[in-house]
Amino acid sequence: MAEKSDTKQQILDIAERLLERRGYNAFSYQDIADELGIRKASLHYHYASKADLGMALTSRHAQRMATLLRNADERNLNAWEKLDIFVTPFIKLIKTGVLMTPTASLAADYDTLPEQLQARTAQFYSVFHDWLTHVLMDGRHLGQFYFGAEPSVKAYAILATLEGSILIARSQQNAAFIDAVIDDVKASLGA
Amino acid sequence: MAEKSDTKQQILDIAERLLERRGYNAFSYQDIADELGIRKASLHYHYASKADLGMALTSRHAQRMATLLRNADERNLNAWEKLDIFVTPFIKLIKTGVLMTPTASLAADYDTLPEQLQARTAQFYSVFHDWLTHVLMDGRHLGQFYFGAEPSVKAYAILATLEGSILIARSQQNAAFIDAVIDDVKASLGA
DNA sequence: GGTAGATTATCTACTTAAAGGTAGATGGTG
DNA sequence: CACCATCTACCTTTAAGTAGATAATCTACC
Repeated sequence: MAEKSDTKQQILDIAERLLERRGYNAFSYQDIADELGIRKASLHYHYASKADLGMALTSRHAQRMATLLRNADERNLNAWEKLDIFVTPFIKLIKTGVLMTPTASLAADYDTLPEQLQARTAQFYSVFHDWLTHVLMDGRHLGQFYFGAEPSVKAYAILATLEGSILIARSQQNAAFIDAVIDDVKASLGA
Repeated sequence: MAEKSDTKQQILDIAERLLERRGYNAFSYQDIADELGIRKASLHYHYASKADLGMALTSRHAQRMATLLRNADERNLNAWEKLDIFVTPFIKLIKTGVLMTPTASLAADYDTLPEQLQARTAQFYSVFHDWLTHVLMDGRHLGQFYFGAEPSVKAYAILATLEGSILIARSQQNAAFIDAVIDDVKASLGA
């Protein structure tokens, strides 16, 4: 009762990977059913509609990200270390050369998303942008970062660079450029 | 014979806007037919398959972009002006708050695209990246740009920032951040 | 402790809608 | 009369989703 059933979790796992690989519109209950070795109809027992599944999926992702960011805040790391913690999951996905972040997937399909998921997408970007902005502000205040722009603007720039790199990496067979791009971002913060 | 029929062009126009708005998978022949006031089957007379339509669409876009970039090269502008010419179409789309570039749309749907269109997507990024790289190299050589990174890396970074801003802008109601982000990019080139 | 009833998770079988696509008839125009 | 562009009518596949049967398990109660 306290624990979600294993199946429920497995469905989320598979759905998340499909979302990252193909986007929201391009994966189906059938895809999940095939992979799980279960009938499509059975999925509806766990998640009544695709929108429900999408919400459950993004709720879990939001929680994981929130935990990641909260931990970074609480372990009083310096600004560079916090930045690394944020950036690392992006780099990992990009290096697969095929996966997007859930947030990028949702943003790309934004127009055709159920309303709840549109709101959630906006929320992801707000949360990430706010957190990054604060890291940048604090880092500059403590003399760890040196940069000219507004922290809010710099936060948008960094987020955009990460999300954009995801798109680029999908069609290039070599995703190695991302490391150099991250170095350039860091250089712009005074590294 | 020399001119494509008006209908053929109109179909491309509508398809291009639908691609920019919804992505490749999320627009249909029916959508185009409705908007054009024609029957779905009639579209197949002009473009036998959706892949054909996609190729025609991206061919036209490729030609337009090639013309834009060639003109920029031939009018011997300085590097800043060339950069502006490249960046302006992105900014315009981003400010609509809803449209992506064809390239970003295709990249997001990459995994489910017909092979020809996958190749074309990769080609778009290569062409843009090459052109940007040369502008950056020349600009630095002529003392118009000042930056530390490899031109190729900087080119990826700029392209990623633009593409990523597109994703972010879709879910935020305010796309004004893009101007400040572009200023930050320019600052990183010594503006 | 064994049986009855409820609950959980799955199944088969179906519906409706939309997608891409095809065949072949029709009408207007050079 | 031919050919260009469109039409009606259809096909197949896949999508999300529903209804109702069925098996297994867990929960009470005598």
